[in-house]
Amino acid sequence: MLPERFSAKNFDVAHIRSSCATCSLRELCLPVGLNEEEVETLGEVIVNKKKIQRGGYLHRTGTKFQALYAVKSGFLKTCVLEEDGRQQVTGFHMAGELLGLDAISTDMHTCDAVALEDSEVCEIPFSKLEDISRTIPSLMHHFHKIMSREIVRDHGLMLLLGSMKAEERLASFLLNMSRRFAIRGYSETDFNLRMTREEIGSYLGLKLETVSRAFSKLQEDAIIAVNNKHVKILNLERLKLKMGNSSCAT
Amino acid sequence: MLPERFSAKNFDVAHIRSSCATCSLRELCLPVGLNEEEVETLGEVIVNKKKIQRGGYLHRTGTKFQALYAVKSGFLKTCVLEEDGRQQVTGFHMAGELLGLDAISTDMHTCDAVALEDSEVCEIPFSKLEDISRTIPSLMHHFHKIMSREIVRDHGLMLLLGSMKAEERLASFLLNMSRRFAIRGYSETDFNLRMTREEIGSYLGLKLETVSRAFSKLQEDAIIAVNNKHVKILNLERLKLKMGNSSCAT
DNA sequence: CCTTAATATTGATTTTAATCAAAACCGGAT
DNA sequence: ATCCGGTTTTGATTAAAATCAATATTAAGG
Repeated sequence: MLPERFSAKNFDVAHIRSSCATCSLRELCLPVGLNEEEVETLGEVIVNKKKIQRGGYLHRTGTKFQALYAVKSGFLKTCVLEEDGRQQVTGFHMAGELLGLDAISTDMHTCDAVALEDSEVCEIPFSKLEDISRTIPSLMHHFHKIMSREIVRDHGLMLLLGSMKAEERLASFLLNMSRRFAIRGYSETDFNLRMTREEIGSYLGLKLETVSRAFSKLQEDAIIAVNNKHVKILNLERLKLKMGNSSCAT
Repeated sequence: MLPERFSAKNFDVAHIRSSCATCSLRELCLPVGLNEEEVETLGEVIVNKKKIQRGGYLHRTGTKFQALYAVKSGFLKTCVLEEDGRQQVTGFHMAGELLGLDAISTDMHTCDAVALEDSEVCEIPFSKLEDISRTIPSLMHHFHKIMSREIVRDHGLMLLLGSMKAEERLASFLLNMSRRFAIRGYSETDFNLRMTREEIGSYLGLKLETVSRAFSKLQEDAIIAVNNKHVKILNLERLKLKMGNSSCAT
């Protein structure tokens, strides 16, 4: 039987192409064997606070892996630059989420991380991680394991994305955003997106006009209410159905 | 600047959705610190030989990770079953390549491995891997690292695939097959594919008719000569151009 | 060898999304 | 408030691939 991991219902499109977008520092460290106290230490003592202005870079592709980052406030995107200069968005990252694990296997960042609005992050320097590794030898190993798991998950998801239509992709995206806002304590059905239609399109493999049309279509069907960047989900169930349909069709 | 890893020229589409398809046992073990002799030991002594008939399963989704497999002869595909029962091909695996690393992060196989023709594999039981891990503690860690690297690579590739047209996808696929045949000592320009058009389509995110048409088109353009499963590449350079065009277009 | 089922090709049509183009809208700066 | 650049929406057209359908080819088994 199909394992849970590969059921479309259990996937969020936003995981696609993102690296550990939804993995909090706590989620990351507790399974390693760090206790609450140690996680606190990581979060409160070791960490350097950093501010990044809208449009500023947290890290650049190809630069050395020097730290993990926990987003404290704001909103960031990760993206890769293709050879022709176009950029492809690989993920969105909101407060409470972790960034930087993309570099864990190569020691080099594989994407740019750009602030979509003024943001604050906590930097956990690699040197500190190494210190912890000495006390908790399995830490880096565990990071690799987490990374593989996350990325295998993404991988499976992209398979599904491949067979989805524009509207279904957008539905998946919105549901993922919804879930992540909910986790962070915001409304599940009423939120502001910080990225442009173009960025959503890049992320989902669609053109901005197609994204816009998909928004309009979902609004027409009274599943959501859109006003520019503000989205209100009117019918969560039907939105989930939208997403599920694709892999059942054909 | 764009790192090598994200340049389309350095990618093979066949890496997409596959797990360590092109990573040989030797390639895998040498960087861990295993010397030639130890690799031989792995390959020659520890290993159980196994035969799988055409259509037979090497491993099933959701089953426990018990061994790595090195393909000795034959041809296999890996695939996941979607909830509606359709299967999605995630990779092809030829003699000399390694299988089973998909399970490394979860201890469960995340896909089925099916023989496309009668095949022989060498099984490296997990228990033996653990034995080696005791002598070489970094082994499993290293496997994780390899796995992350491979899969991050795939990940980047799928980004590219997303913006490719049918013909370009097929070109990438053929080039990858070509390269892998070459590595294993077969002709780079003249080979038999073992999979059906439908399987290629599933792998590339296209319908079988579209794959067939793309084959015909490449033949029309005198870039390849196709006869059913047999492919002869007439103009490698132009085939490479076909592939490169996509990410430069727009 | 012939039969049959699976596979592959090709054509016609429809669906989907990209592209081109114009207008409407919004947010920040003055 | 007004202007302006960037963003969003919507429409018309084109291009690509899916779908439907028919035929041709191949491989496997009797």
